[in-house]
Amino acid sequence: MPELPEVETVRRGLAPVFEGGRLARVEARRPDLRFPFPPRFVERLEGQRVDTLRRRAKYLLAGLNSGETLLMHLGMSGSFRIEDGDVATPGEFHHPRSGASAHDHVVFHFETGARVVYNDPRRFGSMTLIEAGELATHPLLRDVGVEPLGPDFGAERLLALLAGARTPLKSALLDQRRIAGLGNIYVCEALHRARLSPLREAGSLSRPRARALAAAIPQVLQEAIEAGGSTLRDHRQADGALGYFQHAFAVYDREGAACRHRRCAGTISRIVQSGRSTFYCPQCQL
DNA sequence: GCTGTAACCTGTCGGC
DNA sequence: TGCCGACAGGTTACAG
Repeated sequence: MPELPEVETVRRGLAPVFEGGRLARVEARRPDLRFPFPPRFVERLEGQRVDTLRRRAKYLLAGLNSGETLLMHLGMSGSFRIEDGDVATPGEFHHPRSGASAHDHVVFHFETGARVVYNDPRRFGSMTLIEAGELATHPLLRDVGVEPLGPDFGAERLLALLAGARTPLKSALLDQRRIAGLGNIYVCEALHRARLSPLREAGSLSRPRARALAAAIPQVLQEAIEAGGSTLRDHRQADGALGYFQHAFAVYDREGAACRHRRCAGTISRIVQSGRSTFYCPQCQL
């Protein structure tokens, strides 16, 4: 499911429950997700207070008062929902396509009575604990690239990140070691907005084209966050609400439809790059 | 090194 | 209606 806007939307929804909340009990209903849970996973969480809930790339990081950090990734189909005590909040939803609770793998019970349930049918998500002081060097985080919504991102940084890369621009932008948080949808959307072909060699960008792309990426992400992310199949906000950015897609999943750029008579095409669908307008994305 | 592919797992959808 | 293959928002191990 989730790219940066969806993860950020989830973070904002969970923060009021997590931040300042104390974990009274944690249920891990299976031994693993994508990876096995770390040793004594539940015991290390129970009794802890969550001080902060942050996002880095597509990861959620819950800072615990023990100094450890709970690292969570939603994979392709992961989602959280908040339940309030014995009575579901109005926003609670039964996942429409996940087969009810069969895929509720982790449940966080807070002292307030609130519960946060992690559901993940495909189990590509992951959770682990990182010890104090090891965040920067942890294998899952140490190679993660620049935050596209952060102050360090811009045209010059983008040019440096892509310099010499022979791979297609689409593939380079999906590489989390370069830019952190972009996924298939928002790479397609940002390339269309910047009028750049996904097939173009990544290292071939001129400075003006890099400026256009460096502007388009945060624009698209910010607009998606404001829309609550994109709901295709799985993504819900933590309160159960849908995201709405899918209605604003210019290219993603619009094969055969008319290009939305002014004065472009092109038709959106779908091709496959690195085994994944790319949507673009061959007429105006050069 | 860099790059592309296959694999992980489950559910959905379209075609026959 | 039922079966089968293709496909899905991500990441990583591996081969070339």
